[in-house]
Amino acid sequence: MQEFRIEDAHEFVGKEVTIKGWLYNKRSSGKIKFLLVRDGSGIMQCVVVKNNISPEKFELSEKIGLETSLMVRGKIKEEPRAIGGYEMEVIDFDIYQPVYDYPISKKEHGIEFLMEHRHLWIRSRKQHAILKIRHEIIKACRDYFDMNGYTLVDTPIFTPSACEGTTTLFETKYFDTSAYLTQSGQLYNEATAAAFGKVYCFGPTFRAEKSKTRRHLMEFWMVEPEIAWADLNDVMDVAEDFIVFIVKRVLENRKRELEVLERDISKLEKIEKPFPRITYGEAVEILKKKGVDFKDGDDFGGGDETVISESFEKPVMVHRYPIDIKAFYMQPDPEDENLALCVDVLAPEGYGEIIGGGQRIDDYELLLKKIKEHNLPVEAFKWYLDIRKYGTFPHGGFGMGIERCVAWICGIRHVRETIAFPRTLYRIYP
RNA sequence: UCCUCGGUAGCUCAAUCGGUAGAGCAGCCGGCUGUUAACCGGCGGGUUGCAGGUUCGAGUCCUGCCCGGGGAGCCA
Repeated sequence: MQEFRIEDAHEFVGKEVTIKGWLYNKRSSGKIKFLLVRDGSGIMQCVVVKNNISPEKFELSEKIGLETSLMVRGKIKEEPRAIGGYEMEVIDFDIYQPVYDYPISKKEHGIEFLMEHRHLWIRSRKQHAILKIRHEIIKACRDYFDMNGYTLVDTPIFTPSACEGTTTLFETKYFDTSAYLTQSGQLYNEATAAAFGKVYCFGPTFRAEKSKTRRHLMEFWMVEPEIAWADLNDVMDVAEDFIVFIVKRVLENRKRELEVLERDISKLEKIEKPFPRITYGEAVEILKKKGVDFKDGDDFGGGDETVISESFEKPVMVHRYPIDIKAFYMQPDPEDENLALCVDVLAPEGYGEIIGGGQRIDDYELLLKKIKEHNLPVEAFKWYLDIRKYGTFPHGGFGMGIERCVAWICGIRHVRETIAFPRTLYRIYP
């Protein structure tokens, strides 16, 4: 069966086809009606003229409401006045299910109402565009690592202990004991990197922090490469190359969606190598120069990140944070033991941290000491210490939060629109 | 967890000092052969989040609770 999809309309000019889809919008002008039908791939203006169709069907076309599911048969022609540049002269149509009371109207809605109807909201044009771009970004992530010698090794969702002791975990029953939902695949990636050299994992991660900002979700997706024999500079090189690749891909393949979102494409076109690389100390200088009240040695807050990133047109890599504010596995800088060999990548336009990573401790004794200093249970990290016991190796990697990356590339304010069904602090429906 | 703002028609909002709850859109009826969130005319539509309290009288003031938005901390 040859399927017709609206996005392929240009191949069907002059031909008779059938669209299976949903009524997206309709306009009427007496004896001529414009049905805007969407099929998931695009929107087609279907023109129903009174004299060209049975009187019953003409009357029916007046009555059906938005999101009625239907099959429309007609001939495709070029038409500059229609969105997409093509329209269909309708010969006949059949209703699969008539709808008269679709809750989302063409006019404005509040965010609470839209989130309550998220399962329907994703049908609308902007949400559709965002999720198409999300797909493109995810595909680009996979392609980048697949093409560069990385092996995808999935890490577990159920974990026996915290990867990073500080943050809150979602606890769940695991038969007679309890388990936690993963916060990161990194520690497991370090084990698989010793088996495969270059690896990545890609999956959902869960944080039970009661965060309630436009940059936070309880459940979010993260892609995490881990590279054997890499130092901090190697990690930064990969992160930079990776981001450039993703942005280029979206610009190549999703221009139409970016237009729907009214994204300023010129800002994305500037994303090229090299990215600025500054130390934590230099970032603090920027804050102080701009009059931000900042205590040296603290971690950056969301507002601080915005101020720093707004000083650059490209993503900025901030490296060598004070080791005290970072996770236990961070390799100290040999030139200053108080600094960690880590990097955060801050997206431009105030989108904040999209990547966090660095070089991991590869010395057994030092790692053991750090685990104890952070009051973590040594027993639970026995397997992790084994990686340093049996053929240890310098290594590093990073994690990129998909939702923040999508929000930045799409130019939308809040991460909740970058995933089909966001899990936010006070909403787990639908 | 803390700070802050809000909850009124299906939706988005208004309602002066505490004094008869109102508009746009959607819906319904009618008109229009090129509309672009189409347009024009007409019509219906309310447990003011919940429970108490103050008052002659509460959408409005007070107390508690519920739900949500924005932010902080923490983080991707």
